[in-house]
Amino acid sequence: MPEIASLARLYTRPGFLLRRVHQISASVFEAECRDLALTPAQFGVMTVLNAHPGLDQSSLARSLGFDKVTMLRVLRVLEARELVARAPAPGNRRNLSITLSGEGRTVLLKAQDAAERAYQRLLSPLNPDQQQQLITLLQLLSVGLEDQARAPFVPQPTN
Amino acid sequence: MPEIASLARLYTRPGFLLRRVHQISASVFEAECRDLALTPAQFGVMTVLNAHPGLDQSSLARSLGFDKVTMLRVLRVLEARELVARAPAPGNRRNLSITLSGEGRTVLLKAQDAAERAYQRLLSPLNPDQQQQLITLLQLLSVGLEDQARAPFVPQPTN
DNA sequence: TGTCATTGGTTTGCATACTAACTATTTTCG
DNA sequence: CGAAAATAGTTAGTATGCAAACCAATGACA
Repeated sequence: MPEIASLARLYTRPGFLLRRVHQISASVFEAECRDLALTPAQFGVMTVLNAHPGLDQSSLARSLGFDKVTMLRVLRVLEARELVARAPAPGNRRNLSITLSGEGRTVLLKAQDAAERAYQRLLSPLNPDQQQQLITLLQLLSVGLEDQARAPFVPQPTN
Repeated sequence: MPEIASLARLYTRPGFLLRRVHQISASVFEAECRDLALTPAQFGVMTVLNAHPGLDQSSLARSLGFDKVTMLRVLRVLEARELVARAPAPGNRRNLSITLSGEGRTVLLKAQDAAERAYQRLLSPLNPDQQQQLITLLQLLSVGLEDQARAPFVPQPTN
């Protein structure tokens, strides 16, 4: 009779732990951002747009490792809230040029403090060495497994 | 003029990295499971059910840190595929008793190998020390931040 | 014992993360 | 140049992860 592994195996699998910690991370971020009502995805999009105004949807998606359908939907929500604008790109009839609105910049500015607090709270169970270790390990994984991802991640220049 | 942090900050935030690595983790798992067409969530549910047949939906949700609506939906998909059965619990008219079907057990058995391969592939960019570090750090976070989570995680006994 | 709070399951609705398929545009290259 | 391949954006559909609200059943306890 072949065996089925115990629950202990499941609970220590990296995939299981990653799901759980990511889930908590989103929860902490949204709690810190509750006044602004921003999700981590929306914050990411606005941060990239601040650094690279006028980027098109597909480049924006790649700059965050989102797929293009998700990107479209995040943008439509932000557009409905008038935090970003989508306009035809000059000189290319198939691209849309996305920009932060004035209010978008204001909201992003406030969201930064919230993101910083979320970041501190998320790492609070770890000592400074461990915090650095975690970042390093996650970076090793995201870089090393880039070709296994379904949505490509192509970082934009960080100035 | 207040400053807005550069993109580099975003790219090194743990929340950003966790999202990306979790995304890749799910991708790797589903790729290894493509014949069985199982998601990580479905695999988790079936693994708990194998260890604790007859569990009710809410306990099942807590045993994985899912919220109850997500649990309901995962179960309905598994039920439609006849991998699990939902029946009124004896002696309690408000609980449903969930069990793995024979086919469910067969599929779970095969899925274990796939999960093991996914696990290996996911950690392949790390050396053995780093692999252990990652697991340890993620466990510290999930335990230390348990009270920040929206969906409670109450592990079932692991036999 | 009877009331009240809690819990289990459900529906609806929103946000992320995908696949597949489609149109329109742009690029590539023979 | 012109046909074929690649790309940008979209729609529709599936799955996870939530909140809010609801009903029925159960538990607590005054």
